[in-house]
Amino acid sequence: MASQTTAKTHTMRALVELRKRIIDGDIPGGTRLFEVALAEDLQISRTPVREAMSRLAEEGLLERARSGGFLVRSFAYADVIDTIELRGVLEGTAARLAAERGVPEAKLKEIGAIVQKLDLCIGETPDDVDFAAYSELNSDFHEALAALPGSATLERELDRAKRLPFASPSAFLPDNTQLSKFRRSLHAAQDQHREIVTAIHRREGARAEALAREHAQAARRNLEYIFSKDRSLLSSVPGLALVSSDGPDGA
Amino acid sequence: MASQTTAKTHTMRALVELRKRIIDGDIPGGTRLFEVALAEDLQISRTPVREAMSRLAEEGLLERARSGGFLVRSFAYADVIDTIELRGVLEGTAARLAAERGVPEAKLKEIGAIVQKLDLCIGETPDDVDFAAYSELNSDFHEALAALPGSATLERELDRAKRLPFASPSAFLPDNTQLSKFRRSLHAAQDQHREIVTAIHRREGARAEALAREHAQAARRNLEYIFSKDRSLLSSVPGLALVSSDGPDGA
DNA sequence: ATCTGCCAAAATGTATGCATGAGCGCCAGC
DNA sequence: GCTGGCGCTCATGCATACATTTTGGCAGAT
Repeated sequence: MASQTTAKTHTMRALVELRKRIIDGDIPGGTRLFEVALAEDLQISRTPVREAMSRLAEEGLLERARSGGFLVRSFAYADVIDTIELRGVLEGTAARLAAERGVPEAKLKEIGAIVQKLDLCIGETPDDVDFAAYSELNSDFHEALAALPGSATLERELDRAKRLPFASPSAFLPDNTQLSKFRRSLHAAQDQHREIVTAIHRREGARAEALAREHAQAARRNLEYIFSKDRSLLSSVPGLALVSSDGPDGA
Repeated sequence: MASQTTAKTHTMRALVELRKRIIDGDIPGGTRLFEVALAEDLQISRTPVREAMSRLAEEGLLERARSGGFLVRSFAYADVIDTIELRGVLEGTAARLAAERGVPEAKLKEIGAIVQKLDLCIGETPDDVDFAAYSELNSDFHEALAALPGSATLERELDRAKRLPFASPSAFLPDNTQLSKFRRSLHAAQDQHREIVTAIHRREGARAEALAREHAQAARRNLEYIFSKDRSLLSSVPGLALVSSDGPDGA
């Protein structure tokens, strides 16, 4: 959960630095990364740069060009939607498997505790919303959910999806967003969180899956709503290169 | 579909060779790969070896060790089951999205043609089964299905799952298997293939998803049946290192 | 007997020089 | 003016020497 202490090796420094630049959107999607340029920039040799790029390709932030070299992966609006869809499906599967296979009571308590802490972040009044803390805990919830069935395969897939530059909901909100407007959504999300945990506890696999999926669909609808009101927001999402595609309403 | 013409660069040679060794099971899961040893073995320097290992990690065949270096990923029986489960879920999603979003008639014709060709591989009499051709076409079917909704995100995930060493059904069959015994299963699978295509054509998303999932579940049950009769088969699956886990009936 | 700490051997991390090949622009010919 | 080939340039592919870290064993103490 906590970030790793600043890595020692050049490779790690380069990895962290490059990842940051990509996620922050400093390097737009589609950009080709040149070993020499980056090496000079980071004051290291080409070797660790190459190594770092290779790892970023594993994470899915870069892709290998046909003729060698790496490109910053660019994501279209459709990719964002599809990724949310995919996460919903995968988390639904996690919920279903957890319900079907059963999980230790202790684990359910743990995840229940997270839900309770989430409640504290979205208090009674609109000004009472601690969005940063909510986001953090929300990640914890979804991570815990992914881990419930004890399937390394599933966890791996969900982990991958979570690393994409636009994975965090906050990536879509401009800095001046009136967060209080989302209070209603957050309360609704909390209701869903609770229902999912309850369904798993009752061993209702199909219901747990449907709920987890619906939870993701709600997030997708929220997103589509935001962009339907202001399409220009699309271009301001860090790390989201809308080079090759159109907005919400298709071609 | 066809294999790429033998790669020219040392990296590519190493990549292909290593991949082969892992998938064939020449290098058991959990084995640590040493750059120097492999470099000597392949008569090249450490650099391309490292590059090849990095790419294999992207493919999911290797994993990075904590202290650097790579390990051959080892898969337990549970991983196989979970992967089939995952593929079912993902293919179900592909089928659902295809039905929901609609696909060009031409694409459906294409996939229908594959199903027809599959019929030819499992003729009327038990001796009439061309298992190799069936496997190849079956892969084509599933690949085409994955591509139907036009979601690069989904295709990418399914592609990944397909590359695992045990992905091919034939990996589980010893060389002397009486293939004719599977004729009935193959016919049943064909019925499912047809139903899936029909459901997509009729735009019945939920049904298409359920069918595709059931198709995978059937494969899983077949597998469990095979191993329930002869647990020793587990250890003979190439690339499947059953080091850390137990058989079908759990811990 | 086991634990601890040190030391040596080996493996990975890094830098750098050279080789190779893809991409691009220039020039000549049509 | 357009097209096709030629060659230059620059980025990556590869090899190798050196630095650093990890690991496993051995010795001594508890």
